[in-house]
Amino acid sequence: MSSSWEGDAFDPECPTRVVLDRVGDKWTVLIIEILDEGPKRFSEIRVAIGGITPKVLTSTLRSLVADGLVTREVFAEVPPRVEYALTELGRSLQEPVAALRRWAELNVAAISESRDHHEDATMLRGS
Amino acid sequence: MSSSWEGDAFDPECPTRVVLDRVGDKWTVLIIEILDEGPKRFSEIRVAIGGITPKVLTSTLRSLVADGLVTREVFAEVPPRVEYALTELGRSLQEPVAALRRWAELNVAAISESRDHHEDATMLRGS
DNA sequence: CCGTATCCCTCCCGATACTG
DNA sequence: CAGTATCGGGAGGGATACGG
Repeated sequence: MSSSWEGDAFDPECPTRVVLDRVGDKWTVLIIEILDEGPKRFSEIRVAIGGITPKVLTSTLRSLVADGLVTREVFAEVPPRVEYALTELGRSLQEPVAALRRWAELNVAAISESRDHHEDATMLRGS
Repeated sequence: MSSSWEGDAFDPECPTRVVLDRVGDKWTVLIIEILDEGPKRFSEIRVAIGGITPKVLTSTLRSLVADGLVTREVFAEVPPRVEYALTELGRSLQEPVAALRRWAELNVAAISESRDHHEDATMLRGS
C-alpha cells in the first residue's frame, strides 16, 4: 500500500529530519563526540564541554538515553558515580556525524565568508 | 600554534555544530533535498514541502542564500518568476546529508521504539 | 506569482540556588 | 558527585492578512 503523502508533498517525517530532531539541538553532537573517546562521568562531560549548565546537560543526556544512543550506569558507591557511554547505535552515528564534520572543516570558511560579506547572491535576468 | 581552548574545554565552535546551526532547523534539509532534483520556483518548493508558510519559506531560503548554499535568480517576466538552485557548495552538502539520511532509514525504527517503550536504560551496579 | 507585515505562542536554553 | 527546582528571556516558527 502507498503511504499517505503520495509523492505530492514532501514527507514531513523525512528521515533526515527525524535524525535532526534528535541530534540537531545545541549540545547533543558535542556529547556524542566526547563519549566516542570512551565512557565518561557526568562532571567529566560537563567540564569537557564547558559552558553547559547541569540542568541542560541532564535533559540532553536523558534524551540520548531515551533514544537508545547512550547508556547510563549508576555505581552504588560513595561518593556516587554515574557513567555514560555510547550504545552500539550511538557509535554507529559517528560515521554520518563525522561526514558532516569533515564537510564543515573544509567549508566553514566559505559559509562564514558569505555571511560576513552578505554578498548579494540574487541574480537578475531580463526576459 | 595552539588554539585558545587548549583541549580543556570542548570547542564551542565545533565544526559539526557550525553545520547544524545552518541546516539543523526545521525546513532547510528538506529544501536542500528538493533542490537537489534541480532548480525550483518558490511555489514549487512550497507545494513540494507542504505545510510551510510563505514567511518561513522566505526566511529559510534567505539564510541558504546568505550561506552561499543556494542561488536566487529573478526573471524579469510577467508573471514574475524566481528560481532557486543549489550552488556547488550546496550540492557538496548532499553527501553528508545523504549519509545522515541513510543512517536514519536504517535506524529510525530503533530510536522510535526506545522512545515509545521508554525502556529504562539505566543500569545499577553494586560496589 | 512572490513574497511582507503582524501577532502570538511554544520550546529551548541559561542563570541561580538548593538537595540526596 | 550528580543532579533537581524555579524563573525567565528570546529565537523559531505558525496563522492570517495584505502588497508589488
